[in-house]
Amino acid sequence: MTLKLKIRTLDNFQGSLTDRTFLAIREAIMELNFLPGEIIRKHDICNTLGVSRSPVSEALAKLRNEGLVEVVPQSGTFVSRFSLQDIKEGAFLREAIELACIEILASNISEKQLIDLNRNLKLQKVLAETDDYQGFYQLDAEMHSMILDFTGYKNLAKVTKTGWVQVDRARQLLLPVHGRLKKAFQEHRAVIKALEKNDVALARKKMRTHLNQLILLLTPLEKKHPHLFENS
Amino acid sequence: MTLKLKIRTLDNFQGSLTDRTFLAIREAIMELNFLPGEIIRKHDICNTLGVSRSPVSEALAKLRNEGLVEVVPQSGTFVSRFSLQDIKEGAFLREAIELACIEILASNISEKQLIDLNRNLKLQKVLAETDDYQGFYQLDAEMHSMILDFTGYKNLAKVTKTGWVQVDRARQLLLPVHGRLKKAFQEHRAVIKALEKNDVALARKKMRTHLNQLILLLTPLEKKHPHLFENS
DNA sequence: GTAGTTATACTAACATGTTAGTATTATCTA
DNA sequence: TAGATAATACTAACATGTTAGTATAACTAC
Repeated sequence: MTLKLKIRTLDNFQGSLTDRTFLAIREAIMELNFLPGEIIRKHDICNTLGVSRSPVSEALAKLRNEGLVEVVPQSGTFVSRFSLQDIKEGAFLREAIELACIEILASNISEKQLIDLNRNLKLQKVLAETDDYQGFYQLDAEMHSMILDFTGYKNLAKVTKTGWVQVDRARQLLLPVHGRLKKAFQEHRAVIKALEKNDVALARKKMRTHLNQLILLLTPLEKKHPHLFENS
Repeated sequence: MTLKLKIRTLDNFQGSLTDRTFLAIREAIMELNFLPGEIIRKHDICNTLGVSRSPVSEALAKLRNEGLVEVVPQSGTFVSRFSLQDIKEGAFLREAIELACIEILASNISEKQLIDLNRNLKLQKVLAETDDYQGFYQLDAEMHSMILDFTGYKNLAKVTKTGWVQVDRARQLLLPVHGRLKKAFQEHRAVIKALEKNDVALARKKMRTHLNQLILLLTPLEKKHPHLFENS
C-alpha cells in the first residue's frame, strides 16, 4: 500500500504543522495503517505531507513519548510492536485512576453529573442493540472521560490516555463479537447504578470487572498475530 | 544571577545532546534556579551550554510535556508557575497508583522485597534522627519507587513522576521542620508493617495518611509566595 | 498627559544543510 | 563455499538560515 493511502493529509487536522503531523501519523498508527514493527521513513512522510523534517521529527518525538514508536539512534524510527505486558499495564493504570475517581465520586457526585452519565448510558443501549461498534466505543470513551473530569482534576485524562493508547490500538484487532456490546453496556450500567447508590465498594468491584473483560478479550491476540507482538 | 551559575554544564550529564540539555534545564528548574514565571531564553541557553537551538528546542518540548514550562507560540517559553490544584492532582494521581500497587503487593509481596523495604526503613530512621533532609528524601523516593517496581509494571514510575514533579519542585520551598522527618519515617513504617501483615485496608489507610501530610505542609505556600503561584 | 499607532526587537516555528553512526550489501580472502 | 572486511546507502542528530507572529517601546495626534 502506498503511503498516501495510509495517512491523511494535514488539512484534516488543526494546530501547528507539528501538531497536525503528529495527529496524522498517530491516526495512521492507531488504525494500523502503519503496522507494528514497520519502519517510518521521515523522508517519505515529508514528501507525502508536504512539510520539512522539523515538524516530522518533533511529531515522532511526541509519539515516542506515548510509546507508539521506537527510535533507534542513527538508525531508524519504527512503529512499536504490541506488548501484552504494556497493555495490561495500561489497563492497570486506568483501573487505578478510575477506581480512585469513583471513590471520590461515590460520595460527591451531583445530580447533573448523574443525569449526564445516564444520558450517555441510554445512548449506549441503543447503539449496543444495533451492534454499532464505532459509535459505542465513542460513547464508551466519553463515559470514561466523564468519570475522570467529574473529579475536577484536569490532567487525569492525559495520563490515562497515555497508557490506554496501547489498549485502544490493540482493540483494532478484535473482531466484533456478537453480544459483547450488550454486555459492556450492562457492565457500564452496573458501575453507574453503584455510583447512584453511593456504594464505593460495589462501584469499584463493577469497574474492575468491566476492565478485566477487555483484557480477557485481548489476551488471545498475541497467539493470533505473533508478528505484531514483541519477542516473537 | 548570571545564567552560568543557574545551570550546570552538559558534562555533568549523559546521553545525547538533547537529553543532556533537557536534564540540565530540568535540574535548574527543579532547584528553583529558574524561578516560576521566569522566561527561558533559548539563545542564552545555547551560548551557555555551547549547543545549537535544535537540542534546546527539543529539550524544552520535553519539559513542556512534563508541565515544567509553558510555551507561548511566537512569543516565548516560561517556567510554569506553581498551581496548588496541579500539586494536589499530582498527589492524587500518585495516591491512586500507589494504593493500587499496595493492593497487589499486600497479597503478593515476597520475603526479599520486604527485606529490601525494611533495609530502606532502617536507613531512614538513622537519617531522620540526624535531620538529614537531603538523604532522607533520597530514601523516600527510593522506597516509593520500590513499591511501584515490585508490581512488575515498568512504566508506572514514569507516570507517577510526571505528576509528582510539581510536588517535588514545590517541596524546595519548604523549610526544614524539626521532627517532620521522624514523623515521615513513622508513617512509612506503618505502611510497611501493614504490608507485612497483608492487611490491604490498613496499608491503604496508612499510605493515604502519609501523602496527606505533605499536602498539608504545601498548602500554606501559596500565601507565603504568591508570585510563584498562578493567578496572583 | 493620554490614547492610538507605528516601528523595532524579540520569539517560536519551520526549512534546509551537515555530521556521524548504523545496517546492508558487495567484495575480498582462506 | 564460508567468513571476514570494506564500500555504500540509509538514518537520526545536530547546526544554521529563514519566516512569521507577538510584545514592547518609541512616536504621533489630540
